[in-house]
Amino acid sequence: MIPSAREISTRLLEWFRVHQRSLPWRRDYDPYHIWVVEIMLQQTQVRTVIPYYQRFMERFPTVQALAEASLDEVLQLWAGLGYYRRARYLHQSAQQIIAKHGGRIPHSLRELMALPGIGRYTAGAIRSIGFNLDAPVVDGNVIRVLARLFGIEGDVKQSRIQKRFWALAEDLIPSGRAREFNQALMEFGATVCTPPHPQCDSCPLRDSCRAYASGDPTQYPQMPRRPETIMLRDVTAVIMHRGSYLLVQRTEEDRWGGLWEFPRGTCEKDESDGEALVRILRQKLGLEVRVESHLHTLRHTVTHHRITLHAYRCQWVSGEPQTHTYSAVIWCPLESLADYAAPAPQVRLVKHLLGS
DNA sequence: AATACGGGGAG
DNA sequence: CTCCCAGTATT
Repeated sequence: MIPSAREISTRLLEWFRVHQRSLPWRRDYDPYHIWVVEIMLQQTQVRTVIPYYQRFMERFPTVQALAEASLDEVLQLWAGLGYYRRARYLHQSAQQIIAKHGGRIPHSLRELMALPGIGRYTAGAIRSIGFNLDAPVVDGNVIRVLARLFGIEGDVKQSRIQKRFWALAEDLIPSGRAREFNQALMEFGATVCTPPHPQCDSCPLRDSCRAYASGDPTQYPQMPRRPETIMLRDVTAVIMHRGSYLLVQRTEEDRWGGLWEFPRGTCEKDESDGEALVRILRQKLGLEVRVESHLHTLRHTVTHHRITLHAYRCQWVSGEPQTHTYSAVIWCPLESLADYAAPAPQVRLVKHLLGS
């Protein structure tokens, strides 16, 4: 039988009343708090976000504090969380909110979506969770729960299917209770109706779930095929000269934009690590170096690229570092390396250097 | 409609 | 290790 909207929302609200997690941003539902945490939660799980959120709010308790901070400091607090454009957008948005909205988070869909980094999902989350307006949200959890419950077939990325999810998410909202309901729907997806191994045994919606009736709920939703993984070999140069290490700041448009790291680049086909290092340091910094010894190997992933990063200790030979391919270049003492916002693999490398 | 953007968790 | 997951902006 087709479950009624009322039945679903009632059961989800009851489930949420009993099972909701206690989270820092659920204490007051301040729109500023909700905005920041929803940006952090884009593509990122709750458990990962919590410590970042707490540090962030300690340092930037208000929109004003965030707007007045330097981008460097915002990135420093964001370092390790990934998708660094989010931090830049958050910072820019804070300044726009001060300039155009008198320091208050706007509540209309139009004004929210005009802010950088806020799309339809985040606007809906701020409107519903922050302001308790009857606005729908559709994230990965919502898509999964609704696709299973209603047995929705077809690639979920298709705009036709997307429209169905948004319409359903809106229809299900019990009037005046979007704050609770949207959180219930998403948290239910994150903890019960999980991608693999859904907890159907304890599911309050099982009796009306099409996917459960089909015998294999994990067949829903139908995800698009992922692009093939590309393997890359990167090298990075740890250059110490007169007691300091050469650090470069990546440009804003670049990936890891605004973050600091040891100079690095990708090996070309049939190029040795040493050849690549010499080439990259010449091209990017105008430096001549001698490659001394292999220090460490790290593996990480960027979108569909799987990168093996080899770090080498290098000796400066000649040339003054040029900035043209970077935002900045500095010589940094070992004990200050940790003060610069850096991507996660770089942080691991620095830790390795400090430990050895 | 397709693609780029980082990192973490589970098995 | 390998596989899986996921909003926004840009093209």
